[in-house]
Amino acid sequence: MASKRVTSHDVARRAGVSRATVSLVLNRSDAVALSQETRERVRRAAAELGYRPNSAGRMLASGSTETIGLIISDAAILPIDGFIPQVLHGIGQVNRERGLHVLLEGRDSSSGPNPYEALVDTRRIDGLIVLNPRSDDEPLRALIESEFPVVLVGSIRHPKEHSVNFSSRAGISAATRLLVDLGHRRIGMVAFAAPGFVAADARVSAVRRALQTHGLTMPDDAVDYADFSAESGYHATKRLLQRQPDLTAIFAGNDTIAIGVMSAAAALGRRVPGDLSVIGFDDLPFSAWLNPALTTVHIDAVQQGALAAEMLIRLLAGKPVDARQVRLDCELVERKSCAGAP
Amino acid sequence: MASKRVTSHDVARRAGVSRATVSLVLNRSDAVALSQETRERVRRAAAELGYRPNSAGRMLASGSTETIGLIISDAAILPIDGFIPQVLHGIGQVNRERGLHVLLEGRDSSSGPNPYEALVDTRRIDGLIVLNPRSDDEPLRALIESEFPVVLVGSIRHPKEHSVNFSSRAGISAATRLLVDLGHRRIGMVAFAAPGFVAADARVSAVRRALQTHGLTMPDDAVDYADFSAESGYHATKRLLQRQPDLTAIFAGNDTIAIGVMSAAAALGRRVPGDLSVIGFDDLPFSAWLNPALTTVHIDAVQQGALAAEMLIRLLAGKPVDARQVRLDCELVERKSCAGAP
DNA sequence: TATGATACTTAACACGTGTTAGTAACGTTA
DNA sequence: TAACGTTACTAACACGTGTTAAGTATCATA
Repeated sequence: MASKRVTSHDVARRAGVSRATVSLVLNRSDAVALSQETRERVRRAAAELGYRPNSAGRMLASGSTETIGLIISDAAILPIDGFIPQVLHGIGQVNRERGLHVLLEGRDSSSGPNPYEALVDTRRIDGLIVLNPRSDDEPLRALIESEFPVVLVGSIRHPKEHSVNFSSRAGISAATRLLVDLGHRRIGMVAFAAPGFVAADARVSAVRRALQTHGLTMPDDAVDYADFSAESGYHATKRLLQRQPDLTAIFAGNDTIAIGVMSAAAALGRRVPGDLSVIGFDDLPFSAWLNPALTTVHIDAVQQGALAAEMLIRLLAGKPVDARQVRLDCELVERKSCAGAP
Repeated sequence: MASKRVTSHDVARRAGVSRATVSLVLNRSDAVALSQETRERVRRAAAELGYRPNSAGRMLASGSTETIGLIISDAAILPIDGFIPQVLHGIGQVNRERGLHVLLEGRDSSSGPNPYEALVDTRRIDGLIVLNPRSDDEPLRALIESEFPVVLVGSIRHPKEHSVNFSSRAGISAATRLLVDLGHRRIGMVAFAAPGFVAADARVSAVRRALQTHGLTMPDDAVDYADFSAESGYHATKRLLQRQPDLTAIFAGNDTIAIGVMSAAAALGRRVPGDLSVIGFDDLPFSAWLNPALTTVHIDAVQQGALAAEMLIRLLAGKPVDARQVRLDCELVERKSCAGAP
């Protein structure tokens, strides 16, 4: 029974109508030119046979795949950082509601220079979401300019891009004020990725600007660079604290990095928050349960994913979007990893 | 230029051959009945036009989608636990090498009872990987019995299932010996999921058996159940320690739960590892950098995903697999969260 | 009864590919 | 020369669907 696939032809024969009628009944509920009785007969036949339209046939005929692509610009981050899985969850939720499918494509050194071709040019997908895009990604720029529906989670600062991003200002200025109020003056930072990675750079310069508001500076020597993992955060922090031993507070590029920062502090005999205050970024689900509970800037990554998916769906439907670039707010969540400067 | 799609017909015309020849040149390098010169001409024409075969057309004609499905049995876990992203990474790596695509499908309360239909019956995928399958999943059993290529990451104890799983015995018995050697006699556990969840149950009974080897028991009262998140681990641990205040060591169902366990210990004024020893499970990338560094049973989740993907690919190719059920070993990683019993 | 108008249904085409049976040209052998 | 294999290619079909122009009853109206 599973061996013989059921086609619309079988349904048509069983219901005593033509194949066209079957297609009309099943897809176009608005076509009035069909009697209720025929409708019912076709529906019953389809149900009895367990008919499921072949998707390849549909794609070919209709031109729509009912599938969106999802490209993770650096696949290696996926297992290391807690952020992407949340975005992914948000995207998945929306697509499930809408009955869309998600084609997941990771990208790494083994991928060619243009991972979009394989999805777009072969018409496997109707639209695309790109996570953590890099601004030097030329094929991506070309894709955006070609008007193919693309939504970025992140940004490459292209005027025509559609994107969902965070304006970190509110959260970071609140975090900075907290530290200043607690008496901190020498504040450092461990970025979550190397210079050139837009999102990471943006956080560093946002912190710089916020500090300037209070008449403070963060010299280049007070910044070190990690590489997504807690381990890299650990090593970066050790370097940083050796170079700048009198720092009393550290911004971690994100919560995963913050784990490494706190670990390095412990290894160097500094207590958090007594000797060193630490502020994270992201507010991952477990961050409230770390030791000490992490003070961090909360980002609703699930919502970010959901909004990106909804924006893409609007694009696919040809509906206008309110704004090409959406920016979400974030806010400080005070917990236990910050205290008065020593 | 992007508006007019290039078909094999265009390539054929440009190369001065028939469409069939184009298809033969591009897909069947073994077909000797083609002159080198024609081959070259077709290839050049295809390159010049930027020809990419339409995937729907290929699927329909060839019956192969070059896509595998990936079902996450409980989508809500994705953003919470660090395990699935790792498996996902392993699967992605293998598929990227092989040029296969991955269709990601989350499952939650809004999904119907049979999420497989939408992928399998519509022929969207050639094979399927199911993460964290539940043994009461009847449609899944039916799918396995239908001989459709399915590989489980986990197990539902079906004799015909193909699966990649862990034999936790080695790691857990080593962990148990460690605790016993340290003088612990009253040992509890916080499972990572409610009873009925196979993988979680398996770990509980594995720990029970290991303890029995040493003449120890773990009564039902010494086990509590969390629900994947660190937060749930925190609450479960509080319940557990209130019920059994004289426990000196706790097995956490996984590392995420361990974060909650340690947090609850701190909240109850117990120091880890001084007053309470904690052992995790998974060895997530950040676990070595927690405070204290987590002693845990290491599982290579990336490899698990990669093996599952490779097994599925063998099934798709019709090649025999060495064993329907593969079991990977795991080993204890000693760090700082265990110490002598108080 | 002829004439439209209406309600319903279908034949026929389109989507773009992979594959098989078959043809034409060409040389080779009996 | 006729029979025969070999090489290089192609016509024609198959895959399963969505859609539109055209078709056939049915029925009311003049």
